Amino acid sequence: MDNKSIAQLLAETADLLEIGAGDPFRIRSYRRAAEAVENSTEQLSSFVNEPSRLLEIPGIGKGMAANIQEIETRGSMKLRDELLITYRPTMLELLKLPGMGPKTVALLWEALQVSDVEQLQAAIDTGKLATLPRFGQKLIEKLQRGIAEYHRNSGRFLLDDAEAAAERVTLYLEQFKGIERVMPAGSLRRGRETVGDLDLLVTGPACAEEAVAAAVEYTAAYPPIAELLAKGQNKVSFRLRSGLQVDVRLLPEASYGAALQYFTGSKMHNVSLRQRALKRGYTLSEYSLARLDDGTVVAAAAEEEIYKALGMDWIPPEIRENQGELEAAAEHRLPRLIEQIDLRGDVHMHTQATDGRNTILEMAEAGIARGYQYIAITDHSKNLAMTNGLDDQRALEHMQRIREVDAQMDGRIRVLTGIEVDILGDGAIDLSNEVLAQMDVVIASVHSLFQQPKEQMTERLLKALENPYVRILGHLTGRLLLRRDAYEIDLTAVLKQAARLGVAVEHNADPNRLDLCDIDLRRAREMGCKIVINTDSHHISSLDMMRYGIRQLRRAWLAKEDVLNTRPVDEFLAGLRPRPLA
DNA sequence: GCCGTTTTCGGCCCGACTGTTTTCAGTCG
Repeated sequence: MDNKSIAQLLAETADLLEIGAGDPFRIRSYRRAAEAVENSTEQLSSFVNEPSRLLEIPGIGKGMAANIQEIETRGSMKLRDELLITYRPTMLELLKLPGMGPKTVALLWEALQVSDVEQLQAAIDTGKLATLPRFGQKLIEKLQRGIAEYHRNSGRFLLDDAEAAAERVTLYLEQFKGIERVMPAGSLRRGRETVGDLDLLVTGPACAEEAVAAAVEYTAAYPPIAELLAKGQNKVSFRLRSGLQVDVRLLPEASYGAALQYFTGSKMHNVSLRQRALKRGYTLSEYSLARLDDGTVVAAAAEEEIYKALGMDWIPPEIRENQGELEAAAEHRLPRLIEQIDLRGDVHMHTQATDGRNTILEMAEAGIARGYQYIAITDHSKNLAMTNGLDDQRALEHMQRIREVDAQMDGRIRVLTGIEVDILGDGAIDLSNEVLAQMDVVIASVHSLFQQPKEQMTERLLKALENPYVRILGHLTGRLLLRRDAYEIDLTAVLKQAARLGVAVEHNADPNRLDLCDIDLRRAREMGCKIVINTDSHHISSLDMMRYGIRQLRRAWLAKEDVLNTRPVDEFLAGLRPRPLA
């Protein structure tokens, strides 16, 4: 079992213990262990029979090592099984609703025998929920919004999970002689944050018509298959244990490009493209681009040929959403989308001083390993007490240590000083201007803002941006955009203010964001906002999440020149909002 | 349940804020 699955089972156990009002410290141990497992760079399954190596991981003791071994051998553990007899697995889903914590889940179960989202909806509809203590109109409205959101997202899988699954299937398929290319199509290729099911297109000599039967049999024998859904002449559909459906299509090389184009979508992009083909006297299908009059195939083996035959440049999959890309491709004015290699720095990360796992030095070395010319250390400020956030005094001391590490680096990488400050209830920043004035990178974040009355969110954001030392509005595309409707944030006003004041807006590289923000990022650029992309890493391994973020920027049509941290360090700093003169 | 010792058990990130309150429980980060 992979680390992520093990971590998930441990985290679930923690959730169940919490619903059962278990020892809070024991619960925390399970959460810590889950985090440690997920952050581990090594596959635990490879040395699960060497308890001493498991024990080396901080947060894993004797008991947890035994739990992990049990999970590895039989897919679950005793405590979890026992808890699942007492509580329903669907309660874990209930926990995902905003405003819903373990205490409330327990109360719903005791008072109303409500254990899943549908029953909760029923309890709201019949008015039973309102009879419970603490359930006023506002809380119920909040839950109602959460349920709607839940239904929108259920059934889809996160990009990184889908990508990992695709990589494993690909490795398996490529072992078959005569399979030469395996390419994910569909929303995964387009880089969407969530993926409904996985389309894998396979080609090579083994996929030729006369040979394909053996390759189909091999595909259907993929060991992790939980349920074989269909096995046809050149298509195999199955479901993995996670519930993810995978469709594998084995195609002759001659029509591979047409199939790739067709199955990549999006639907609207394809509809428009086919209309365009018709106007020019062609017909486009999943097999080929052919002339309408005599059926002669014009292009089929490669995507590039198809677009070219229609008078267009090849269109990157991330922007195939029928939002102007066809016109731009026909007029040869598609932007050259940003690539990971364009990035020179990551300017939002945490260390052991607050809630990060690594030291300043380790983060710097990790930055060098990823080819960066600069990073910024931006630990939390005091308002985020649970992270051991820095107050003025500690922030200054930390800044001094960052400078020392920077000097130590001897020019191999620049380590910028920084801080991630919180926006308080009145729009003020929780550290003094004297301290902020000394930092290279000041990111204002919205962590606490969501706990405040939604009527004042916009106003408070605007006020926070007025602080002359705030240089980046943090988590714009993380928390802010995704929750803007529920909190009635006037995004246009916020972006306008950021553009006017020269505050850069931050995109967080994170595969675990449901829903899309590409349109809003495009708007941010069009409104003249400077854009930075960061990982907000708390561990060196999460620096690699950048690749997801890059794909999200590509979906927003962003080119290298649209993103501030593609520039050399001096230009980057000069591109940030200028500090007021002392 | 983990850890670090004061080697056998006590400590383990906590503060802001909401919605319901009439003094606070629960959630969030």
